[in-house]
Amino acid sequence: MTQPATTLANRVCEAIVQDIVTGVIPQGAKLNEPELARVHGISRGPLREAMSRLEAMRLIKRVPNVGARVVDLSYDELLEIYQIREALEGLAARLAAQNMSKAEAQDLRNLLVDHERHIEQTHGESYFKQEGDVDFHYRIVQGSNNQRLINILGGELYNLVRMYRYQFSLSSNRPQQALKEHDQICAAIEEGDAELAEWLMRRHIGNARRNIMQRMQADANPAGDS
Amino acid sequence: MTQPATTLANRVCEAIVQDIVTGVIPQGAKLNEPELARVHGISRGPLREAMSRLEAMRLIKRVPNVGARVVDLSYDELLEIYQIREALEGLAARLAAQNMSKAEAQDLRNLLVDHERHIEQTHGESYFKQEGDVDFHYRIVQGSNNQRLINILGGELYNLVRMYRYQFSLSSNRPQQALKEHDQICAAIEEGDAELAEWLMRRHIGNARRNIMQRMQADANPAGDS
DNA sequence: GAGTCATATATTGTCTACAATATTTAGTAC
DNA sequence: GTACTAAATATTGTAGACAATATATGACTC
Repeated sequence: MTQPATTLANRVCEAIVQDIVTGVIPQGAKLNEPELARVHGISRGPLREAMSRLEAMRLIKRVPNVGARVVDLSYDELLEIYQIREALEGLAARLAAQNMSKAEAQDLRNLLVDHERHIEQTHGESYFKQEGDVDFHYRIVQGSNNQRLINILGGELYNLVRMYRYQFSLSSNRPQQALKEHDQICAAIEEGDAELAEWLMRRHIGNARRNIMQRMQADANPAGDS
Repeated sequence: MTQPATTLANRVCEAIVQDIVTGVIPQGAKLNEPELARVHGISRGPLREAMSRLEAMRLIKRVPNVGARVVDLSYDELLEIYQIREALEGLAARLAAQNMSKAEAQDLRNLLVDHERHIEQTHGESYFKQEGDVDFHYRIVQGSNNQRLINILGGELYNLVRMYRYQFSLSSNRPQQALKEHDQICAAIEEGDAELAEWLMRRHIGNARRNIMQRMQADANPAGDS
């Protein structure tokens, strides 16, 4: 139980990340330094350092002498994120197919079996609403063995994806289809077919992107029955 | 001449970035906070904030309660960077082909004409040793119109690429070939052929990667004439 | 002489106070 | 009543001092 082993800035940073992702601090909200510091029981120094990290994660935007605001999630930004995910996770899948150990591949497979069971039990309601999907993608990224790739995807993009999911209820409405695509990707990795893994992953994220974009546009223009 | 409009941390951050990239502060060097602050004539507060940004750019690594060191450039890390560049700049080229205005495309073409002239005049010695190559790639990234992509590539990856070039003298040894590839990419963008632009860019960076890796391995194992 | 422990030093982490800038509010002119 | 100006307020940026941790030094044991 050597709990600290870290710095105040670190701890508070994680706490604020969670608050932003889950919407406790809403989009566009201004971050007041003295107040935030008081809430978390620290001084402004470490708090500002935590905010620097939030800025690096692109969860807040800072303007000199004016202050910091939580980013506004928009249709365009989500599109940007998915474009990047398509490219980077395609790479991750390729590298994972080349580099993953037998044990890691087996873990990935086990995860999918769990997913399947959950989807059956809950009729597709549960897992993809939560973190199951992110888990699958995160493991592949880990398996890429490319530390910089891991940092980019894990450090900033996935937090934003989680944020969209929480706040826009963007869970998958096609869990069976997504699971099937996951299964294909996993198979390609198991066989060490790097090119196929990349291609499947790109298509998978492309599908998710199109699906989400379609739903967001539908939300923006509520079904007219003209 | 309203020069400030920014913060001390910003300015000092840029200065330190330059020092790290150009090797004034060498790889693996420890960054002593009081000393650095004194050198730049600021206090430790803003300095630490600048260091947070350096950390976000992955130019330094921090360990709590121990300190910060400049990253060590390695063969493996360079490979990681080029893998990511291949994926992301492929995306950038695709988007640029879709989004670049006529004027932007013309600017890109002019840049290439300049490059060509420089290569002819200097017999391929000059431009690629400096920033000409980065310029070309940077403009395409800008033309992608994807702000997050611009941030990732411009904010951290390009600084590291510059750092490798400065410190490992990794200028291109195939300027004519590289220029030809640039020309092809530019043509694809001009014609709005997104798929081709992506494919060409990926091949271009893949070529550069293989070329550089080969030379680095040759350096590591100096030509044996067994 | 090598290794280990304790002390001393240096460095990072944190807090409080102050200065500079931006925002808000009140007042005045039209 | 609206638009502009100026004071008042609040917030961010910066500096310096203190606390906690890690590193270096030196004495002591085996």
